Amino acid sequence: MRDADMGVADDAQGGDPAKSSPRERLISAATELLAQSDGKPVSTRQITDLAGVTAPTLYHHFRDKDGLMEAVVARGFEEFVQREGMIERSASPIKDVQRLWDIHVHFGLTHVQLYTLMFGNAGPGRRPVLVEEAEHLLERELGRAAAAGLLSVAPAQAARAVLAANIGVTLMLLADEPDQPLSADDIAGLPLSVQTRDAVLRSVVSDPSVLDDPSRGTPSGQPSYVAAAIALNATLESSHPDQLSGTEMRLFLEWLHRLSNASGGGNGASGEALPPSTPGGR
Amino acid sequence: MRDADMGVADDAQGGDPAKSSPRERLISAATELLAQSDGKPVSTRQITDLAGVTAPTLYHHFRDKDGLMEAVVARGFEEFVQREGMIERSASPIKDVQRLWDIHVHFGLTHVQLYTLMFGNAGPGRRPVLVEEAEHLLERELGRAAAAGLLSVAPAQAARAVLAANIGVTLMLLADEPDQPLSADDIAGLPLSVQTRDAVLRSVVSDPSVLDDPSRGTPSGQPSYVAAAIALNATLESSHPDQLSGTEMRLFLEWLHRLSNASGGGNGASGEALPPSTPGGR
DNA sequence: AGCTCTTGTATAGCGTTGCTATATCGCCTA
DNA sequence: TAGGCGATATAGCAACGCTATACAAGAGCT
Repeated sequence: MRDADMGVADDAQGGDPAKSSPRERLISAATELLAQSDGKPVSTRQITDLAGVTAPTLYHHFRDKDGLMEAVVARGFEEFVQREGMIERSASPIKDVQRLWDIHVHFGLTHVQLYTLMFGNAGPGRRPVLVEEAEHLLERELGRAAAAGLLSVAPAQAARAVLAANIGVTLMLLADEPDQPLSADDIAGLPLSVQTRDAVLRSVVSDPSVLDDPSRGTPSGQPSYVAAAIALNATLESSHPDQLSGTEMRLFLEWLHRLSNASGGGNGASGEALPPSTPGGR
Repeated sequence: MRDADMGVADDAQGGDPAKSSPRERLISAATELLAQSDGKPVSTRQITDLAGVTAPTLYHHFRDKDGLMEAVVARGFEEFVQREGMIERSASPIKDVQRLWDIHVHFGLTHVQLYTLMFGNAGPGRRPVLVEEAEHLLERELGRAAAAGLLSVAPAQAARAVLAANIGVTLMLLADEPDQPLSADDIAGLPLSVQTRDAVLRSVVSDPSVLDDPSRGTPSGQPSYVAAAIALNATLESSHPDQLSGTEMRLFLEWLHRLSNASGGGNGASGEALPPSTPGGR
């Protein structure tokens, strides 16, 4: 066991670094260890050793290990939301909800262990703390939206729907994406996140045009090869598409695949590979 | 209810009742124990005791405890889907997707421990087996929908969005609802599930009127030819392309090039932008 | 037959886990 | 000074996932 760093409490909270309470040291120790040990579980002994306390101290302040983890998640999410600048609200509550969604995804992807741990222990009556927190924030913003007459359903109902989809998308991205570090701006570019976010949001908003992406205009601004695809499509459809040879199929498939992926998602992400050149014909 | 009491009991699984393989007994024992012990974890010793084998046998057939759990979940979900009558498809692929959604939610609510356990162990590279299974089923049905020209995005993309929301809703219901038994029909009545399901579905469908919500207009305003292109794409995907011949590819390219020039105007863009290797596909 | 290789199961036990029964320390109140 | 009380330490339990090793039975080969 290492006795090197007894003064563990290098807490960036800005309070009392040297002699913070054991409770605080336990939370920050768990946070730190959880962030370092990439994915794998962290034992209570590691936590208590790093915090400079012994085992019973943990169980005096928290009911059990899960209780400590809940506290860690709650604090982590709060700090995350605050640091991300969610206190200041924009003019549009809907945009704030969108930002809240992105923050949620970002938090999940940057706190994998914590995030999955919460939903792994979710039981019939055990609502994860993160759910409570996020639902509260969403309800607040959606309450503002409802007050402005922007919602078509009750704020609580809308919050549940948005949060459910938000969690699902986060978990999906978390399982899919390799362990690459991505910034907050990258989140707003993930097609799955943006697409699902606006889909659910559109279902609870009274006027869907609020969500329309200003950067990406009407679909009339399709790139030129869309027109070519249409022409080709029509040509092939007039004849028999089943009679294409295998090679033609393969190539056409790949080309169409890109096309449908690029234009179908409705993602207004910047730096897209598709130039918004206006087609002449059609 | 299966063979429970006896240590080495017969298995009604269909093949050899008297001497079913230890592997099978391990899976069914784990399934049963997991269903009985309401939410709390099940130890390997319990499983091996009930299965009538000793510890190393488990690790001979499965990599570790999670491996066994994955097998349990995979089998459970397969059986569930089959029993629910998902083999027969209706006339509308969209309706089948909706039914698949409901089945998913039903499975999650009736297999709490298994469901939460899967997502608790989900890491950066670890895709839960249930995700693979469900995504596969969804992709198949959505592929049919795309072939019928009903989708506005690629089937794979749509499947990911639907599945993400599906998982999120299931987890939310699972944490919220008390441990009451509810039938499959009850699932279709849960507002959160239905609302979110159709919201996401509406975002990937070319014609939202397919879903039973005439009040909302078409926000996406997707041009019809994009749906046609995706439909053609999905149709071609069902067949298997042969080997790639350079001559034919070049011929096909030139053909495509002419067509794009004739109808659209953007000329050379499609020609050189097509490497023969597919980067992301499987 | 004899031999080895593979597959499957059992014996016994290692190291670690979450957690606790009990005791001690220090502080506040009276 | 005594007593209560919250907080921390000492020591250790029972259970956990997992494994090193050995034994048993069949398959294939010489």
